[in-house]
Amino acid sequence: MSSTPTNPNNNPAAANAGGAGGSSPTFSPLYQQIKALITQSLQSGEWKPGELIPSEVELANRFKVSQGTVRKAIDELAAENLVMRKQGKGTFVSTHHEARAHFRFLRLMPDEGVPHYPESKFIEVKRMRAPADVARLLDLKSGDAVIFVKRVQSFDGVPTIVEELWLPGLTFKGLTAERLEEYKGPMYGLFESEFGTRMIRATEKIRAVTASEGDAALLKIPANTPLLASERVSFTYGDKAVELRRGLYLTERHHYHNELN
Amino acid sequence: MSSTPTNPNNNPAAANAGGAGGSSPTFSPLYQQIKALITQSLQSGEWKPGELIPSEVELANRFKVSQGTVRKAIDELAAENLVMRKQGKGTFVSTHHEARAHFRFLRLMPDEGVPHYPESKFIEVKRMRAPADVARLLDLKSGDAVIFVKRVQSFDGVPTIVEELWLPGLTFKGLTAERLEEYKGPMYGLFESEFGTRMIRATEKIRAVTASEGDAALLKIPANTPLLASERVSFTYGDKAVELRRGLYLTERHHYHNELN
DNA sequence: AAGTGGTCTAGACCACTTT
DNA sequence: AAGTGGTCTAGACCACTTC
Repeated sequence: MSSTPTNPNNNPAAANAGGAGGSSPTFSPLYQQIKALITQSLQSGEWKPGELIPSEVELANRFKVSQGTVRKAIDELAAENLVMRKQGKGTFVSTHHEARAHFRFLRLMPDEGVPHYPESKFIEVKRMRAPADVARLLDLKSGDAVIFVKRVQSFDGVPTIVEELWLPGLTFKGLTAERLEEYKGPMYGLFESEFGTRMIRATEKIRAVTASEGDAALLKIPANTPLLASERVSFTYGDKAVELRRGLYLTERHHYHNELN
Repeated sequence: MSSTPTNPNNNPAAANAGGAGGSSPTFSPLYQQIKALITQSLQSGEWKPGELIPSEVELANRFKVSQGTVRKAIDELAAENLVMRKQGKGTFVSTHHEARAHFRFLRLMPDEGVPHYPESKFIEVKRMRAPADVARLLDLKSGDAVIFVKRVQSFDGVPTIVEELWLPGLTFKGLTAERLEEYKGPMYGLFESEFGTRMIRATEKIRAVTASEGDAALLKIPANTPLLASERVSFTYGDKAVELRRGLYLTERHHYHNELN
């Protein structure tokens, strides 16, 4: 193909995939550019959660690179849990509608027995203006519209988690208490299906606190019981913060599990 | 090279690297076998922490495989933090004697300012027989010799962590209070240098508790202050448990930080 | 200039799934 | 049989470090 046999890498994408017009000094490996292009298609919804994406060969042809380069791009996307590979079948867009995804962000495990997803009881759902601290964490302006949710979660009928959520009003326009209550399973499934917003990573800060009178009543425990307090900020594509969640966990029959590598 | 041009993969290691003698049905990819061989050399101390391991080309020649196969093996070892790659220089055996390694297992971060390593004050160091629960977690027999350590750690002079450690007596034979006290920096550095034992991963269970009278005195806080309780089991090569650590963290000016991916 | 890891290609074959 | 991801090879060139 190439007229210069000493240059088997004719790399057509490298010259333009950045899309900056040629004067950009932004160098990055081809496979990173391919990864970015695939991520764009995931974000735009060209391939929806749970669906099959084009095969490696097909993508290689589309982007005019070798299959190996596409492979390396998809390898990283799979490591980041954006896609899942299944040998013989293809590569699928990750979805929250899967048992294995349910405990990716909820790390509270029972001391005994197998983990299962808790039942929710909603205490409050309302629209409000973002307080300063919430606005800062969600990258909004103080006073911007947010949706506030408060709920209690129970394992086997035992109230164990009380949490408050703040969601950007713009992203989750139309979210109502009814919608939340009728929906079975993790909230992230609802966000993904109904609002086209997938959580792809989160940061969490954990502390120990004691239960206030109000929280104690909700969890049906004595006031001043020690609780684990988690503040979690979840991000969607483009590192955009789209959820702030403050949870209190009763850790008498459960614990927060972590793997350190 | 090969007399059969349709079979460029002459894969000599695949036939014997399992070492089982031919009747073993244990198939695994070549790069996994290479990875296991490299791990053995790390474990045996052929290449010590901080040292340079042979180059990819050299390892490829040694194992009679292609450089790409060695690369894939080392890629995984680097992902597991067993080795570190440095472009232009080579691949190094990971070590705990590095600032970036100090916070791999200690996830307690200051609410404000940059993290730095705490100072230790040892309360107690003694040999004892393993209680049942400790023995179970360390994969020992109840009554086996263990070394017990209790210490308080402070950030900027503020007592923040009180922790108890149990170590298998056999692995850490000769560990004394003097040795611990004179050693500067993370204990894992001492374990690595003096006892040839490197921690490579850990599992952690976290709960909220309230301070006992004794712990409160050590941390100079009121009794019943909420504390974060961590139980951590650390593993060395071959998934062998070699440390049980139970820590109590004061989370008034610090928090446990976690990234969820 | 020489050596190292990092990227990219082209092509073969294997393991697994579906038709 | 055909299609998919998974492994392996061989060879080229690039980016970075050291001599």
